[in-house]
Amino acid sequence: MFKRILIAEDHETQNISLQKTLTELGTEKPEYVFYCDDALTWIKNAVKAGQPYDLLITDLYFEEDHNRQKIMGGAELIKAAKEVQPNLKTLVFSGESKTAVIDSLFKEMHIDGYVRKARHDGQYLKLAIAAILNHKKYLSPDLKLARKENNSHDFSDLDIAIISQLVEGTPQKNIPYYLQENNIKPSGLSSIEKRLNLMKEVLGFSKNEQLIAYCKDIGII
Amino acid sequence: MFKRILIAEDHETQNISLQKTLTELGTEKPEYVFYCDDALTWIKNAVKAGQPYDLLITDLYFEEDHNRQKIMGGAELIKAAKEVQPNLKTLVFSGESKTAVIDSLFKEMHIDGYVRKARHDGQYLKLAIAAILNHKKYLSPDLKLARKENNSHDFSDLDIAIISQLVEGTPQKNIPYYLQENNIKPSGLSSIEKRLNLMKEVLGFSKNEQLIAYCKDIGII
DNA sequence: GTGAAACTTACGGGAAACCGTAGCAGGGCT
DNA sequence: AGCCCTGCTACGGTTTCCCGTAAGTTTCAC
Repeated sequence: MFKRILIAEDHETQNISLQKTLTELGTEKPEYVFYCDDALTWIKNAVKAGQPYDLLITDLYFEEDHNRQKIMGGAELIKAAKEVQPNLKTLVFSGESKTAVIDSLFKEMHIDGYVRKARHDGQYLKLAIAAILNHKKYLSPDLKLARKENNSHDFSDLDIAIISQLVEGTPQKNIPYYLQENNIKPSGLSSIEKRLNLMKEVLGFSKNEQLIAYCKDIGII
Repeated sequence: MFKRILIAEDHETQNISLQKTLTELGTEKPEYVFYCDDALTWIKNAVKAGQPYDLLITDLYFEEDHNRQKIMGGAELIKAAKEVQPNLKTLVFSGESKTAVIDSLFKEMHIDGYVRKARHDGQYLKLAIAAILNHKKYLSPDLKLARKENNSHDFSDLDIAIISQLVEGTPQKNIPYYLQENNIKPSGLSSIEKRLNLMKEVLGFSKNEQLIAYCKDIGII
């Protein structure tokens, strides 16, 4: 079992249960912090002291409070940590279920495991740690399923830019100016109309209001 | 301290840390389930056995899986539980932060406390239980803040009907027919326009799209 | 270089939404 | 009753949006 594990998780209760799970697995003193900046500091100090951590377990999203932080989320933390200690194993433990986000964690951040906060997260944490001990990657099984049922329209950057502008209150006819300023192509008014029509058609909507509500529901804005 | 507490929470790790918190507070054997239907069964059995629970701690949203459930969420569970045991104290522990949702829990379901899953949720759980022991209501402080900055328009039934119709895709000009059929007055097109304008003016919006997004955020639709 | 295809943009007619005004109905008051 | 006040509705002009068509641009193959 890993001897030195660091937990970065802002929710107090989640942090506690992570500690409990790890002690059950045989890590005598799992260490834990509630802020990303603290996590990085501890990792640096551990490297300096010649006793680096074996594993970092971190959440993805940390809530802001009065303590201003340089590092705002788990992805940034992992990036910074790997600069200090490239061989550090990393396990992400978060409620995020969007495949695009998780895929990029594996591909770009080279994380070793991802467990979604969900029904059987305790079991899966144990399996994940076992896998990582054997230098394998791990992804909790509830996500492998979720990946398939995704038959909805996948929104491009342009789509999201258009919808965001609508939600900001920009009149449709002014959106081309915004897109030009931000070097998003295409930027013609007709293209915007066409894009909106496409999205509404795929999803079976007739009005922008429906589209906005849908996007709010699935969380892309 | 409460002697008999039932936890309904589908996330394994959250469930574990709730148990731990409660034992620290002096409840010897907090009982726990992972499904709402089980929770109701246990409550019924406890009443029959003459040893009813003192407190129910429940999440709001439960994820569906292969076990088909009759009761899908915490709100329904509370309603069903109070029919069996009206004096049951209830504490909701969830990640939900929309004020409209939480307000309705207090007003309509008469819950005794709400703690949001967030940074200091462990502390707040303890405070909540202490308050409920004294027959007081409790709301975790991170939400009190959110509530004050809320100088918003309070939405009437008419407002919500109009917005709902927009989200359904009904063209504005057809909404009068819908309102007449449902005996909602006023129902004139001008009144609808006036009402939409008022809402947007109060909230500083210029377009329906903004209004829809706002209503989704605060959870009234 | 030429042409075809795909994509982007421009334009114009018609529908919907927006906005101010005026007319109408009901309630309360003298 | 007569009057005022309030709120609902109806109407017309302007703006925005919707949608089909046509013209321009880029890409790629031959």
